[in-house]
Amino acid sequence: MASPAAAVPRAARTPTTPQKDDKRKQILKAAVKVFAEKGYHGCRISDVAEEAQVAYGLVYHYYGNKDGLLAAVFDTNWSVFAKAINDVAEQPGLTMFDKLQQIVELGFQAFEMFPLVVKVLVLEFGRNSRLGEALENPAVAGVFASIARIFEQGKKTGELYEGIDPYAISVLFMGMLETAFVSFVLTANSSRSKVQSHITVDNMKATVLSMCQRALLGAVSKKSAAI
Amino acid sequence: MASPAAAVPRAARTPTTPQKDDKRKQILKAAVKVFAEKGYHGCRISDVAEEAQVAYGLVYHYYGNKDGLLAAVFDTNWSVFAKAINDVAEQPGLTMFDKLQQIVELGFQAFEMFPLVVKVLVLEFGRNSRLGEALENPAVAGVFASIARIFEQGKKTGELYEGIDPYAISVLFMGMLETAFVSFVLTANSSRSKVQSHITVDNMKATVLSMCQRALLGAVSKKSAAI
DNA sequence: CTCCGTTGGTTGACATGGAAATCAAACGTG
DNA sequence: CACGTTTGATTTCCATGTCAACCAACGGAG
Repeated sequence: MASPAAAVPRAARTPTTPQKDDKRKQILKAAVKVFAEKGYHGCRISDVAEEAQVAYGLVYHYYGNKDGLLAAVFDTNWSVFAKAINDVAEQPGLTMFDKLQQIVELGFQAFEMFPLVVKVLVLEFGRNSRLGEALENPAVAGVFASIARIFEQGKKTGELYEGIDPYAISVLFMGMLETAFVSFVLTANSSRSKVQSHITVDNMKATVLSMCQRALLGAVSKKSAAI
Repeated sequence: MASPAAAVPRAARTPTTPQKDDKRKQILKAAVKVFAEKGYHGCRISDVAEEAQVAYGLVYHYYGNKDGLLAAVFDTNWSVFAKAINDVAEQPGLTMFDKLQQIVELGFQAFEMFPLVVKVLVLEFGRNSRLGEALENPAVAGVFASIARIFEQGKKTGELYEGIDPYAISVLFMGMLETAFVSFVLTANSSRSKVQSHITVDNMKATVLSMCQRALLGAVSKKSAAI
């Protein structure tokens, strides 16, 4: 418990070896990388084991089977976003637009810091028609609920245009974000690279925010809209 | 050559058997259904053959391999959308919003008429990181180019807000549409059913259009914006 | 007019390869 | 020594893709 770091055999640590001797986490991390690079269906468990520098069987020991591994990858990483988004949604004293802005910021930050994680979440999970059924997954549904609550707030305060459905718009909002990431993820791995002609990440972010501002905001002053 | 239809043995035709003796098309049609129901990776060629009421080997005879089948499904169906969208983009005398509206209409019509086709195109193709690489596919790129051209028109005529990038917004626009379909497709097969709480197809369509109108339109009159 | 060989579409049992999952043994730590 | 961790060769399974035979129409020869 209280053992100092020295308890771990130093000789075993090469610069390329992760410091953690927690192989469970190593596998999870390797899975993200391998799934991102070759796709869930395109990779073998042995690829993950190799990447994690771990025996084949250990993957099964910890995660049961391939689906279990993907599920673990998802749960572990998504829960972070879910919590962050939920926190934003609940935060008092902010307007609808403030919150949306923070969420967009959150998403793009995550994408720049952990592009592989975002790639796996978006590509391997967002569309895998079976396995969790996406929207049926409580963790996913929770995020949608949070977003929807933000738009409902906007509707109450008049910040959201009349005639826009809070639920429908929450789906579209998430879709915009998701597609933005997919467009980068599918064309290059570098987060600063270009899509199509000349779209940069910053450019995309600005456009998303502009959309939110122009598309949604009624003529209500920020003060009265804050909750 | 000039032989009448009577040449075909009538007895072989049962009411449940498709009239076409063109098994090639039968296979394509069956593939759409099977891919939509079980997913590309989740189904076997034998499933397709069975659905098409055709021998296993015939699928290979016509389409070479499983990937070839998916590619054929995509090409066949996507080309229809591609052409329609391109036509809208080129049509003279319409404002940017007119064109966007037509495209939205087009998409929702397609979804209501051929939900399975849309499901396959969106789910199995949109995210399959290998296989055509989506955005790299010329047929897909062509549609994006058409959409981008519409937004560029808007930029020229001032119909599109200043500071919104035509290319970035074209990605987001497509993403909104795609997500709208995905949200229906993942939750139910009936196009009239509800998602989340109470979102209907009509509701979603209205919201998308509203977004376009509010988010994009500058203060330019329609007349001057038409091209 | 009938018969048979040819051709193209069609069949489905089978061989193949490859990946998932198992499991019994080795390890090492307390 | 005992128990949790780790190993990786072995087993199991099954979907893909192959292939040799089948059939139905046609046309030319007898």
